[in-house]
Amino acid sequence: MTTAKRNTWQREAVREALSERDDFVSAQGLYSTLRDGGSPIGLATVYRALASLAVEGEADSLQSPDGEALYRACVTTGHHHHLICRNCGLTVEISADPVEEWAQRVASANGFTEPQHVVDVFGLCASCSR
Amino acid sequence: MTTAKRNTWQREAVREALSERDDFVSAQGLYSTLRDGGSPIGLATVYRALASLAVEGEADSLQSPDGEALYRACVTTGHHHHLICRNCGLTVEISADPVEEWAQRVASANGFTEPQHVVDVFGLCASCSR
DNA sequence: TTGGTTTTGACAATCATTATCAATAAGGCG
DNA sequence: CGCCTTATTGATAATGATTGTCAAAACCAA
Repeated sequence: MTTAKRNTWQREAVREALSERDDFVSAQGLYSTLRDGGSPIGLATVYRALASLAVEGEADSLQSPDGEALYRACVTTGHHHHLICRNCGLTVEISADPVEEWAQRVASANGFTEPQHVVDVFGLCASCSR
Repeated sequence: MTTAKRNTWQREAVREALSERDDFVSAQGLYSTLRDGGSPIGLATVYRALASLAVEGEADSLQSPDGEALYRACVTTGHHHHLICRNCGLTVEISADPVEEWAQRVASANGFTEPQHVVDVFGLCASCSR
């Protein structure tokens, strides 16, 4: 009773459409892109594929300020966070090993399990700072 | 011709209800609290008051992992973060000095200025874990 | 090919949030 | 103190993203 995962062109289409973009995209946006490209994929399927990719670590997800879920193909394997320019939207992936440890430690110190953390740094990038 | 803003008991009620909790609350949650406390305030008003407080810098806001907007009164004295149970809402204040330093360092290392950070840990508290 | 399961997709259902808009009340002024 | 202008309220409709439903289609091992 291992989780039988199947390969479908839909999942592959989502994975590919995601890697073709190097910025964050919403599920709705990816859906539109795919549809415009002639794919007859369904909206619910895009949501499911993205959620699944995020769980598997192939995609990153974060919440935009207005509450929309945004996804991006994960360049680096492993867990990491983001440094986002609040003016131009430039996004840099950053590793946060000290923060990972800290989150784990502080969670279990308080009896919490299954910690997830929201760690993102917003600022002005070099060019927008001028 | 500064923005003609009026003082209403509704706005004050929201501000007060917010400061009485020093954890994060959703607009819906605050609305329920106020209603349970006997206030006949309207839902839309709570949303508007919270948004306005956030703009004025009297409240901070963040997005929970499931896309809900959470608010807390902006405490000018001391900067701290939260460990939040995503099942029962229990909130524990945590200090995050190592994270503060890390955020500063990683931002400037990438040429970013004026860093702000969103650092919150969600998990299941001891009693909800089982 | 076939059978058992997983996955899909059209659409309904949810849920938080925002827009609408008539009714209300705040604040300045005489 | 009353009046007038206008910001604000609040019941409700509308919006928009996301998730649930479930029959039909696709996948894959045998």
